[in-house]
Amino acid sequence: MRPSKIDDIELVNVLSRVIRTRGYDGASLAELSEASGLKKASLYHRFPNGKTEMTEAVLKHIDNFFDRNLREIAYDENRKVAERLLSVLDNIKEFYENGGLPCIIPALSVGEGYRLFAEQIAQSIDLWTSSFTKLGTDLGFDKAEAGLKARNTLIKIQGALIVANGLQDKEVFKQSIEEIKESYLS
Amino acid sequence: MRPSKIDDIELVNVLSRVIRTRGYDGASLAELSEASGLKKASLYHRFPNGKTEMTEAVLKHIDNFFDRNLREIAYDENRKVAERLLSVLDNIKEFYENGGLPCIIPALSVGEGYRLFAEQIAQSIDLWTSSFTKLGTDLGFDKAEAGLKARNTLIKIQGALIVANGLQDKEVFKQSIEEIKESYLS
DNA sequence: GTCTATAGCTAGATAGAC
DNA sequence: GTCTATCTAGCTATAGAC
Repeated sequence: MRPSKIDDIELVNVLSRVIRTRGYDGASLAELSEASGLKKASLYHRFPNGKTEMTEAVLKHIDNFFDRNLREIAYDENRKVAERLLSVLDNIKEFYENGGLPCIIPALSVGEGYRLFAEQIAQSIDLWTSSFTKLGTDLGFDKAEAGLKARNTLIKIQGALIVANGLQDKEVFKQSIEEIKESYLS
Repeated sequence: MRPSKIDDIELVNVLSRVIRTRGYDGASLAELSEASGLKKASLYHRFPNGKTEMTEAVLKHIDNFFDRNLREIAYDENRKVAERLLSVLDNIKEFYENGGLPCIIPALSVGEGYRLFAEQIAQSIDLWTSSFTKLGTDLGFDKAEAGLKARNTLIKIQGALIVANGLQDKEVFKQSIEEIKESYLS
Protein backbone atom coordinates (compact mmCIF):
# COMPACT_ATOMS: atom_id res chain seq x y z
CA MET A 1 0.00 0.00 0.00
CA ARG A 2 1.50 3.24 -1.17
CA PRO A 3 1.09 6.00 1.43
CA SER A 4 -1.77 8.48 0.98
CA LYS A 5 -0.86 12.00 -0.03
CA ILE A 6 -3.59 13.29 2.25
CA ASP A 7 -5.31 11.49 5.10
CA ASP A 8 -9.04 10.84 5.13
CA ILE A 9 -9.95 13.50 7.68
CA GLU A 10 -7.98 16.27 6.01
CA LEU A 11 -9.32 15.22 2.62
CA VAL A 12 -12.92 15.35 3.78
CA ASN A 13 -12.28 18.76 5.34
CA VAL A 14 -10.96 20.08 2.04
CA LEU A 15 -13.89 18.64 0.09
CA SER A 16 -16.27 20.10 2.67
CA ARG A 17 -14.93 23.61 2.19
CA VAL A 18 -15.26 23.41 -1.58
CA ILE A 19 -18.77 21.96 -1.53
CA ARG A 20 -19.99 24.47 1.06
CA THR A 21 -18.67 27.48 -0.83
CA ARG A 22 -19.30 26.35 -4.40
CA GLY A 23 -22.48 24.32 -3.87
CA TYR A 24 -22.99 20.74 -4.97
CA ASP A 25 -23.56 21.58 -8.64
CA GLY A 26 -20.82 24.20 -8.68
CA ALA A 27 -18.18 22.00 -7.06
CA SER A 28 -16.54 20.42 -10.09
CA LEU A 29 -14.20 17.45 -9.85
CA ALA A 30 -11.51 19.68 -11.31
CA GLU A 31 -11.86 22.06 -8.39
CA LEU A 32 -12.14 19.29 -5.81
CA SER A 33 -9.00 17.80 -7.34
CA GLU A 34 -7.07 21.03 -7.26
CA ALA A 35 -8.11 21.84 -3.68
CA SER A 36 -7.16 18.39 -2.40
CA GLY A 37 -3.99 17.94 -4.43
CA LEU A 38 -5.28 14.60 -5.73
CA LYS A 39 -5.93 13.96 -9.40
CA LYS A 40 -9.47 13.07 -10.39
CA ALA A 41 -8.65 9.37 -10.76
CA SER A 42 -7.24 9.37 -7.23
CA LEU A 43 -10.41 10.92 -5.89
CA TYR A 44 -12.30 8.09 -7.58
CA HIS A 45 -10.02 5.59 -5.92
CA ARG A 46 -10.98 7.04 -2.54
CA PHE A 47 -14.64 7.54 -3.45
CA PRO A 48 -15.64 5.01 -6.16
CA ASN A 49 -19.09 6.57 -6.52
CA GLY A 50 -17.65 9.96 -7.30
CA LYS A 51 -19.01 13.30 -6.19
CA THR A 52 -22.09 11.75 -4.64
CA GLU A 53 -19.96 9.63 -2.35
CA MET A 54 -17.63 12.52 -1.55
CA THR A 55 -20.63 14.56 -0.47
CA GLU A 56 -21.98 11.67 1.59
CA ALA A 57 -18.62 11.51 3.36
CA VAL A 58 -18.71 15.24 3.99
CA LEU A 59 -22.24 14.99 5.36
CA LYS A 60 -21.28 12.11 7.61
CA HIS A 61 -18.25 14.01 8.87
CA ILE A 62 -20.34 17.08 9.64
CA ASP A 63 -23.00 14.92 11.25
CA ASN A 64 -20.34 13.41 13.51
CA PHE A 65 -19.05 16.85 14.39
CA PHE A 66 -22.45 18.05 15.52
CA ASP A 67 -23.27 14.81 17.25
CA ARG A 68 -20.19 15.28 19.42
CA ASN A 69 -20.12 19.06 19.66
CA LEU A 70 -23.82 19.85 19.80
CA ARG A 71 -26.05 16.90 20.70
CA GLU A 72 -23.75 15.23 23.22
CA ILE A 73 -23.07 18.47 25.03
CA ALA A 74 -26.70 19.55 25.00
CA TYR A 75 -27.74 16.27 26.63
CA ASP A 76 -24.83 16.10 29.11
CA GLU A 77 -26.63 16.56 32.40
CA ASN A 78 -23.37 16.46 34.33
CA ARG A 79 -22.68 19.99 33.18
CA LYS A 80 -24.55 23.16 34.08
CA VAL A 81 -27.04 23.97 31.35
CA ALA A 82 -25.85 27.54 30.83
CA GLU A 83 -22.33 26.25 30.37
CA ARG A 84 -23.60 23.69 27.86
CA LEU A 85 -25.34 26.41 25.88
CA LEU A 86 -22.24 28.59 25.72
CA SER A 87 -20.15 25.60 24.75
CA VAL A 88 -22.35 24.54 21.83
CA LEU A 89 -22.57 28.11 20.57
CA ASP A 90 -18.78 28.33 20.62
CA ASN A 91 -18.57 25.12 18.63
CA ILE A 92 -21.09 26.47 16.15
CA LYS A 93 -19.06 29.64 15.73
CA GLU A 94 -16.00 27.53 15.11
CA PHE A 95 -17.74 25.36 12.51
CA TYR A 96 -18.93 28.39 10.57
CA GLU A 97 -15.68 30.28 11.13
CA ASN A 98 -17.51 33.18 12.73
CA GLY A 99 -19.82 33.47 9.75
CA GLY A 100 -17.16 33.29 7.04
CA LEU A 101 -17.89 29.74 5.90
CA PRO A 102 -21.38 28.77 4.67
CA CYS A 103 -23.50 25.90 5.96
CA ILE A 104 -23.75 22.74 3.90
CA ILE A 105 -27.56 22.99 3.87
CA PRO A 106 -27.97 25.81 1.35
CA ALA A 107 -25.21 24.24 -0.74
CA LEU A 108 -27.36 21.11 -1.01
CA SER A 109 -30.77 22.80 -1.07
CA VAL A 110 -30.83 23.56 -4.78
CA GLY A 111 -30.43 21.62 -7.99
CA GLU A 112 -29.06 18.12 -8.06
CA GLY A 113 -27.85 18.36 -4.46
CA TYR A 114 -31.38 18.65 -3.20
CA ARG A 115 -32.60 15.72 -5.25
CA LEU A 116 -29.87 13.55 -3.71
CA PHE A 117 -29.66 14.78 -0.13
CA ALA A 118 -33.05 16.12 0.93
CA GLU A 119 -33.42 13.38 3.52
CA GLN A 120 -30.05 14.05 5.14
CA ILE A 121 -30.84 17.76 5.31
CA ALA A 122 -34.09 17.10 7.14
CA GLN A 123 -32.32 14.77 9.57
CA SER A 124 -29.66 17.35 10.27
CA ILE A 125 -32.30 19.96 11.04
CA ASP A 126 -33.97 17.51 13.42
CA LEU A 127 -30.71 16.91 15.32
CA TRP A 128 -30.27 20.64 15.82
CA THR A 129 -33.89 21.11 16.84
CA SER A 130 -33.84 18.35 19.45
CA SER A 131 -30.53 19.54 20.89
CA PHE A 132 -31.67 23.11 21.38
CA THR A 133 -35.04 21.91 22.64
CA LYS A 134 -33.21 19.94 25.32
CA LEU A 135 -31.22 23.02 26.34
CA GLY A 136 -34.42 25.06 26.44
CA THR A 137 -36.32 22.65 28.66
CA ASP A 138 -33.32 22.30 30.99
CA LEU A 139 -33.28 26.09 31.24
CA GLY A 140 -36.86 26.02 32.48
CA PHE A 141 -38.89 26.72 29.38
CA ASP A 142 -41.85 24.44 28.88
CA LYS A 143 -41.65 21.84 26.13
CA ALA A 144 -43.68 23.78 23.57
CA GLU A 145 -41.83 27.04 24.06
CA ALA A 146 -38.46 25.28 24.04
CA GLY A 147 -39.39 23.72 20.71
CA LEU A 148 -40.29 27.07 19.21
CA LYS A 149 -37.11 28.65 20.54
CA ALA A 150 -35.07 25.81 19.09
CA ARG A 151 -36.59 26.25 15.67
CA ASN A 152 -36.04 29.99 15.80
CA THR A 153 -32.43 29.38 16.78
CA LEU A 154 -31.85 27.31 13.65
CA ILE A 155 -33.64 29.87 11.54
CA LYS A 156 -31.53 32.66 13.00
CA ILE A 157 -28.28 30.81 12.37
CA GLN A 158 -29.19 29.88 8.80
CA GLY A 159 -30.46 33.36 8.02
CA ALA A 160 -27.46 35.04 9.62
CA LEU A 161 -25.10 32.92 7.50
CA ILE A 162 -26.92 33.93 4.32
CA VAL A 163 -26.95 37.62 5.19
CA ALA A 164 -23.37 37.62 6.51
CA ASN A 165 -22.24 36.04 3.26
CA GLY A 166 -24.30 38.44 1.17
CA LEU A 167 -22.83 41.47 2.91
CA GLN A 168 -19.40 39.88 3.46
CA ASP A 169 -19.75 40.92 7.09
CA LYS A 170 -19.06 38.40 9.82
CA GLU A 171 -20.40 40.78 12.46
CA VAL A 172 -23.91 39.89 11.31
CA PHE A 173 -23.27 36.31 12.35
CA LYS A 174 -21.46 37.05 15.59
CA GLN A 175 -24.20 39.45 16.63
CA SER A 176 -26.83 36.80 15.97
CA ILE A 177 -25.00 34.29 18.16
CA GLU A 178 -24.96 36.86 20.96
CA GLU A 179 -28.69 37.42 20.56
CA ILE A 180 -29.29 33.69 20.75
CA LYS A 181 -27.37 33.60 24.01
CA GLU A 182 -29.49 36.40 25.42
CA SER A 183 -32.73 34.79 24.27
CA TYR A 184 -31.94 31.74 26.39
CA LEU A 185 -30.16 33.25 29.36
CA SER A 186 -31.85 36.59 30.12
CA MET B 1 -41.65 40.39 -36.60
CA ARG B 2 -42.98 36.95 -35.85
CA PRO B 3 -45.02 36.95 -32.60
CA SER B 4 -43.34 35.74 -29.42
CA LYS B 5 -44.42 32.38 -28.07
CA ILE B 6 -44.14 33.78 -24.57
CA ASP B 7 -44.07 37.42 -23.53
CA ASP B 8 -41.13 38.91 -21.68
CA ILE B 9 -42.77 39.05 -18.27
CA GLU B 10 -44.01 35.48 -18.32
CA LEU B 11 -40.66 34.30 -19.67
CA VAL B 12 -38.74 35.99 -16.88
CA ASN B 13 -41.13 34.52 -14.34
CA VAL B 14 -40.49 31.02 -15.67
CA LEU B 15 -36.73 31.54 -15.69
CA SER B 16 -36.94 32.92 -12.16
CA ARG B 17 -38.64 29.81 -10.83
CA VAL B 18 -36.05 27.53 -12.38
CA ILE B 19 -33.06 29.54 -11.18
CA ARG B 20 -34.46 29.89 -7.67
CA THR B 21 -35.15 26.19 -7.27
CA ARG B 22 -32.18 24.77 -9.17
CA GLY B 23 -29.57 27.40 -8.35
CA TYR B 24 -27.48 29.28 -10.90
CA ASP B 25 -25.08 26.42 -11.57
CA GLY B 26 -27.84 23.82 -11.51
CA ALA B 27 -30.15 25.66 -13.89
CA SER B 28 -29.08 24.27 -17.26
CA LEU B 29 -30.13 25.81 -20.54
CA ALA B 30 -31.87 22.53 -21.33
CA GLU B 31 -34.07 22.95 -18.26
CA LEU B 32 -34.63 26.64 -18.85
CA SER B 33 -35.60 25.77 -22.40
CA GLU B 34 -38.03 23.06 -21.38
CA ALA B 35 -39.64 25.19 -18.68
CA SER B 36 -40.13 28.15 -20.99
CA GLY B 37 -41.15 26.22 -24.10
CA LEU B 38 -38.46 28.02 -26.09
CA LYS B 39 -35.57 26.17 -27.70
CA LYS B 40 -32.08 27.09 -26.58
CA ALA B 41 -31.39 29.14 -29.70
CA SER B 42 -34.57 31.13 -29.05
CA LEU B 43 -33.46 31.86 -25.52
CA TYR B 44 -30.21 33.19 -26.97
CA HIS B 45 -32.20 35.38 -29.33
CA ARG B 46 -33.96 36.93 -26.34
CA PHE B 47 -30.82 37.00 -24.15
CA PRO B 48 -27.72 37.20 -26.39
CA ASN B 49 -25.39 36.88 -23.42
CA GLY B 50 -26.94 33.61 -22.35
CA LYS B 51 -27.57 32.46 -18.81
CA THR B 52 -25.78 35.44 -17.31
CA GLU B 53 -28.14 37.83 -19.05
CA MET B 54 -31.18 35.71 -18.19
CA THR B 55 -30.21 35.87 -14.54
CA GLU B 56 -29.64 39.62 -14.77
CA ALA B 57 -33.16 39.97 -16.18
CA VAL B 58 -34.55 37.84 -13.35
CA LEU B 59 -32.70 39.94 -10.77
CA LYS B 60 -33.96 43.15 -12.33
CA HIS B 61 -37.51 41.82 -12.37
CA ILE B 62 -37.32 40.81 -8.72
CA ASP B 63 -35.73 44.14 -7.85
CA ASN B 64 -38.64 45.92 -9.53
CA PHE B 65 -41.12 43.77 -7.64
CA PHE B 66 -39.65 44.65 -4.28
CA ASP B 67 -39.18 48.27 -5.20
CA ARG B 68 -42.91 48.51 -5.84
CA ASN B 69 -44.18 46.04 -3.28
CA LEU B 70 -41.78 46.64 -0.43
CA ARG B 71 -39.84 49.91 -0.63
CA GLU B 72 -42.61 52.10 -2.08
CA ILE B 73 -45.15 50.87 0.42
CA ALA B 74 -42.76 51.13 3.37
CA TYR B 75 -42.06 54.77 2.51
CA ASP B 76 -45.67 55.72 1.66
CA GLU B 77 -46.51 58.08 4.50
CA ASN B 78 -50.06 58.52 3.24
CA ARG B 79 -50.88 55.11 4.66
CA LYS B 80 -50.96 54.06 8.30
CA VAL B 81 -47.69 52.42 9.22
CA ALA B 82 -49.26 49.26 10.64
CA GLU B 83 -51.20 48.84 7.42
CA ARG B 84 -47.98 49.29 5.43
CA LEU B 85 -46.28 46.59 7.47
CA LEU B 86 -49.09 44.11 6.93
CA SER B 87 -49.18 44.93 3.25
CA VAL B 88 -45.46 44.35 2.66
CA LEU B 89 -45.54 41.11 4.63
CA ASP B 90 -48.44 39.92 2.47
CA ASN B 91 -46.45 40.74 -0.64
CA ILE B 92 -43.46 38.87 0.75
CA LYS B 93 -45.61 35.83 1.45
CA GLU B 94 -46.88 36.01 -2.11
CA PHE B 95 -43.40 36.26 -3.59
CA TYR B 96 -42.19 33.22 -1.67
CA GLU B 97 -45.47 31.37 -2.17
CA ASN B 98 -45.92 30.95 1.58
CA GLY B 99 -42.47 29.43 1.91
CA GLY B 100 -42.74 26.99 -0.98
CA LEU B 101 -40.48 28.90 -3.38
CA PRO B 102 -36.88 29.73 -2.43
CA CYS B 103 -35.27 33.15 -2.49
CA ILE B 104 -32.93 34.04 -5.33
CA ILE B 105 -30.17 34.92 -2.84
CA PRO B 106 -29.13 31.42 -1.76
CA ALA B 107 -29.43 30.32 -5.40
CA LEU B 108 -26.79 32.92 -6.29
CA SER B 109 -24.73 32.68 -3.11
CA VAL B 110 -22.64 29.70 -4.15
CA GLY B 111 -20.43 28.79 -7.06
CA GLU B 112 -20.41 30.75 -10.28
CA GLY B 113 -23.54 32.65 -9.31
CA TYR B 114 -21.79 34.29 -6.41
CA ARG B 115 -18.82 35.28 -8.51
CA LEU B 116 -21.14 37.03 -10.96
CA PHE B 117 -23.83 38.52 -8.75
CA ALA B 118 -22.36 39.26 -5.32
CA GLU B 119 -22.88 42.99 -5.80
CA GLN B 120 -26.56 42.65 -6.73
CA ILE B 121 -27.15 40.43 -3.70
CA ALA B 122 -25.68 43.03 -1.37
CA GLN B 123 -27.81 45.75 -2.97
CA SER B 124 -30.92 43.67 -2.59
CA ILE B 125 -30.20 43.16 1.10
CA ASP B 126 -29.73 46.90 1.50
CA LEU B 127 -33.12 47.65 -0.07
CA TRP B 128 -34.82 45.30 2.36
CA THR B 129 -32.92 46.69 5.32
CA SER B 130 -33.75 50.31 4.58
CA SER B 131 -37.41 49.50 3.95
CA PHE B 132 -37.90 47.68 7.23
CA THR B 133 -35.86 50.30 9.04
CA LYS B 134 -38.27 52.94 7.74
CA LEU B 135 -41.24 50.91 9.01
CA GLY B 136 -39.54 50.48 12.37
CA THR B 137 -38.81 54.16 12.87
CA ASP B 138 -42.35 55.11 11.81
CA LEU B 139 -43.62 52.65 14.39
CA GLY B 140 -41.72 54.54 17.06
CA PHE B 141 -38.52 52.57 17.46
CA ASP B 142 -35.40 54.66 17.54
CA LYS B 143 -33.12 54.55 14.54
CA ALA B 144 -30.61 52.09 15.99
CA GLU B 145 -33.21 49.66 17.21
CA ALA B 146 -35.16 49.89 13.97
CA GLY B 147 -31.99 49.02 12.08
CA LEU B 148 -31.37 45.96 14.24
CA LYS B 149 -34.98 44.85 13.90
CA ALA B 150 -34.79 45.26 10.13
CA ARG B 151 -31.68 43.12 9.90
CA ASN B 152 -33.25 40.48 12.11
CA THR B 153 -36.32 40.51 9.91
CA LEU B 154 -34.24 39.68 6.84
CA ILE B 155 -32.36 37.04 8.76
CA LYS B 156 -35.60 35.47 9.92
CA ILE B 157 -37.10 35.41 6.44
CA GLN B 158 -33.96 33.94 4.86
CA GLY B 159 -33.54 31.37 7.62
CA ALA B 160 -37.21 30.43 7.58
CA LEU B 161 -37.05 29.80 3.83
CA ILE B 162 -34.05 27.51 4.26
CA VAL B 163 -35.63 25.56 7.11
CA ALA B 164 -39.06 25.42 5.48
CA ASN B 165 -37.47 24.02 2.34
CA GLY B 166 -35.36 21.56 4.31
CA LEU B 167 -38.38 20.23 6.18
CA GLN B 168 -40.79 20.71 3.26
CA ASP B 169 -43.05 22.49 5.71
CA LYS B 170 -44.50 25.87 4.77
CA GLU B 171 -45.81 26.36 8.30
CA VAL B 172 -42.27 27.21 9.37
CA PHE B 173 -42.34 30.18 7.03
CA LYS B 174 -45.86 31.31 7.78
CA GLN B 175 -45.19 31.13 11.52
CA SER B 176 -42.08 33.28 11.08
CA ILE B 177 -44.05 35.94 9.22
CA GLU B 178 -46.53 36.03 12.10
CA GLU B 179 -43.70 36.42 14.59
CA ILE B 180 -42.29 39.30 12.55
CA LYS B 181 -45.70 41.00 12.71
CA GLU B 182 -45.79 40.59 16.48
CA SER B 183 -42.24 41.86 16.90
CA TYR B 184 -43.24 45.14 15.28
CA LEU B 185 -46.83 45.59 16.46
CA SER B 186 -47.02 44.27 20.00
C1' DG C 1 -38.86 35.11 -33.49
C1' DT C 2 -38.32 30.29 -33.57
C1' DC C 3 -36.31 26.47 -35.08
C1' DT C 4 -32.73 22.32 -36.34
C1' DA C 5 -28.21 21.19 -36.35
C1' DT C 6 -23.86 21.42 -34.62
C1' DA C 7 -19.57 23.34 -32.86
C1' DG C 8 -16.46 23.45 -28.93
C1' DC C 9 -15.79 22.66 -24.48
C1' DT C 10 -16.02 20.86 -19.76
C1' DA C 11 -18.32 17.82 -16.82
C1' DG C 12 -18.22 13.25 -14.47
C1' DA C 13 -16.24 8.90 -14.88
C1' DT C 14 -12.95 4.85 -16.29
C1' DA C 15 -8.71 1.99 -17.94
C1' DG C 16 -4.50 0.72 -17.07
C1' DA C 17 0.62 1.94 -16.09
C1' DC C 18 3.61 2.61 -12.16
C1' DG D 1 -2.48 4.92 -3.89
C1' DT D 2 -1.52 8.02 -7.53
C1' DC D 3 -0.99 9.03 -11.96
C1' DT D 4 -1.71 10.04 -17.45
C1' DA D 5 -4.72 9.37 -20.93
C1' DT D 6 -9.12 8.87 -22.56
C1' DC D 7 -14.20 8.17 -23.05
C1' DT D 8 -18.90 9.77 -23.19
C1' DA D 9 -22.49 12.79 -21.98
C1' DG D 10 -23.90 17.11 -20.97
C1' DC D 11 -22.97 21.87 -21.04
C1' DT D 12 -22.96 26.72 -23.18
C1' DA D 13 -23.08 28.87 -27.30
C1' DT D 14 -23.51 29.72 -32.49
C1' DA D 15 -24.82 29.28 -37.64
C1' DG D 16 -28.14 29.55 -40.64
C1' DA D 17 -32.93 27.97 -42.53
C1' DC D 18 -37.73 29.31 -42.21
